[in-house]
Amino acid sequence: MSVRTRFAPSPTGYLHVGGARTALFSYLYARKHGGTFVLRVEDTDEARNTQEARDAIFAGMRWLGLDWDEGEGKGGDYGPYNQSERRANYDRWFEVLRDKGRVYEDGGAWRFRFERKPVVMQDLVCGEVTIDYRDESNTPDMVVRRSDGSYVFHFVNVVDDLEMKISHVIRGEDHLMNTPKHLQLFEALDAPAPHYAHIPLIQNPDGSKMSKRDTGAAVGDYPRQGFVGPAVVNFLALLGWSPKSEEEIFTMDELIARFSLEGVNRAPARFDAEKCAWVNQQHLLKMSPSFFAESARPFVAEAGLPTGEAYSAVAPLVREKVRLLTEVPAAIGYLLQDDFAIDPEAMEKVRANDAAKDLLEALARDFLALPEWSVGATKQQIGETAKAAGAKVGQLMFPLRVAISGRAGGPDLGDILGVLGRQRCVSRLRSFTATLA
RNA sequence: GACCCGUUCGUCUAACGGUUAGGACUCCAGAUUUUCAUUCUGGCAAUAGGGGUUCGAUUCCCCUACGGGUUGCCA
Repeated sequence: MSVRTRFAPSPTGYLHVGGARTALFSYLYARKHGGTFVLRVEDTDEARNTQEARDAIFAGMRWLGLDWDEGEGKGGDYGPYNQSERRANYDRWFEVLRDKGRVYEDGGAWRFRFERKPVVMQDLVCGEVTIDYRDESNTPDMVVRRSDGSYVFHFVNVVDDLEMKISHVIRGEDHLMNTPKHLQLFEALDAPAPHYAHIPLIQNPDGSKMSKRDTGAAVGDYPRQGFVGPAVVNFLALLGWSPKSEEEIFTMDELIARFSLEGVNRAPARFDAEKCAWVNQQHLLKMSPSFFAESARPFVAEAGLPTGEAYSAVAPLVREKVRLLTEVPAAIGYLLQDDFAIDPEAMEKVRANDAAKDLLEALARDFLALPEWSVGATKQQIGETAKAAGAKVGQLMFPLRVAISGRAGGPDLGDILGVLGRQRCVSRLRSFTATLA
């Protein structure tokens, strides 16, 4: 019995983090067991479906690295994979229900007659759950075919899972109470039901339901906020699932190796943007310098900074300084162009240092006299210049940093001097000392 | 209202019925770093409440409270 899981979004809005996590768990489970991950589009609600939403869902999944094996753009043996194209399949199974007398007409619609009994389900996350269908007032026979001839979600969902030979349905907990309905349909259709696993929902930081418009809800917002796909996948996996160890940073392959439904929690988890940013930082730290530069390039370009050769050399210097890629332009601006602002607070500290002006002027002269310009040579010169003036190195370091970068923090000072080159360093020193009274 | 699921530091979580209840994010304090970041050390901080069962309960059972979900000819 091969494992086949599916993600079945309806294209009525962007990809939601809750949906993305459901897709992720389904994906991980399929990959873990050498199975197949199916993407089926539940586009039966013609009034609300949009092409933009379809595209956003596909784009979001690709960005997260959730590649599907069957469905949009991939084909497969159990298509079509859009519900809007499966009308004939539904008609066929509806006839089965009608032949068996399991449906009856009601006001032009057709209702499915539930068996009046306790329905027991063995949920892979929630355990055994029993819903009593003997109480008809709580569980009225459900409409499976509307008076306009279209079929409702419960019916098409079951028919599709049946025909597509889905072995494990991993979905949000909001579907838990739907499951007995689906089990009854499978039974009426004389088909074995898949295994079900209902995963808890994601909530806002305050515990309320996370829905559209809430911060962090749209997967499409993450790339432009400076997150990278593998980090968001990592963070989402940790929301409601635990590897039962103290490791936290994982690649997709590592998640696949460790994932199990037993590790999924029963309680809903709240979304924590701070931790998500931290996970992102950890992933940036694991990138190669060149891949980091590549990843940050669009943000730098958008900020109007040059992204040529100089950029490629400079970007790796700030890899350890940022949590989000959006922070990169501000972190390297002064390395790429001479026009940069000076942080008022840093300037204040320099002004408080009476020796700064003289030290910097001396350093500019000594820099010009250096036989060669290298990181080692500049560092050594800084020490010598300070010593000659009877000052400590620290008294010179900070003003120098502010003079050439305009800020209090940044990459190693020697590295900065190295990439800027002698001319730029000296001219920045001179224009800076000129502004000191 | 009814039905279902759930409840460990502020947040994400770990703990065969026996642990000083562990880790991570955040925050604070140190160390390192000329600075920031990184790294390291330390600190603050939790088993919702009440009953059982047990020699012993975060863990098993019941009640209450709280939270979430479902109660459509939406998906």
